[in-house]
Amino acid sequence: MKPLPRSFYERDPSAVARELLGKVLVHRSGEGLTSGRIVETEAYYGEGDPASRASRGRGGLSEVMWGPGGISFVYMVHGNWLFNAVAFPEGKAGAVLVRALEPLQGLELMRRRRGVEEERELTSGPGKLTEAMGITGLHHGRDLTDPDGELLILPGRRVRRFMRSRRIGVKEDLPERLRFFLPGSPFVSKR
DNA sequence: TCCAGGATGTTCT
DNA sequence: GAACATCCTGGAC
Repeated sequence: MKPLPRSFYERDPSAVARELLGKVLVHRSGEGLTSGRIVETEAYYGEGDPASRASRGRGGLSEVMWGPGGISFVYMVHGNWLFNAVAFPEGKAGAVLVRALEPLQGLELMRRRRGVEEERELTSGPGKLTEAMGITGLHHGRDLTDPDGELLILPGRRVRRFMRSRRIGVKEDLPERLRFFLPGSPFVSKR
């Protein structure tokens, strides 16, 4: 299977966030392979989005938000790594935060990394899924469209129905509903 | 089951 | 030294 092409990512973050639902995030490491189906995402924009790291200007880790689409953007919040895929073409800032997965492969490795047994607790949150998948700051700036890469996103099943809401944990949000999730999934982080 | 509060580690000022 | 797109625990119901 081939990873999603760069053209998939180089569009409006809201469209990318919606269409990432159902896609499969894969991490190959020395410890083994883990993968999961994306069931919850959030779109982030550039300078005009108060919740976006890009709103504080260019430079530092968030510089990749202005680069080409399909690149990983990984940063730390409250002791948790958060995984994003860069959206929009080069020159325009945008990204999609992956907030929850349905575990598919490597469940035992995920349990070991997370230190919990219950399946629902493995990847039902943005900080949980990075720990389960073994994603850290080392994986910042990777090309998610590289078929030989360590970290990539594959086309999954087609998603028929999805829901949207305001973003979670955001102090100053935009009026648009920029969170997307699969209503039937027990793995979404919040109702 | 829900909610409030404290712990958490990296980045940027 | 503050900010923070979160997680976990314990106590109330």
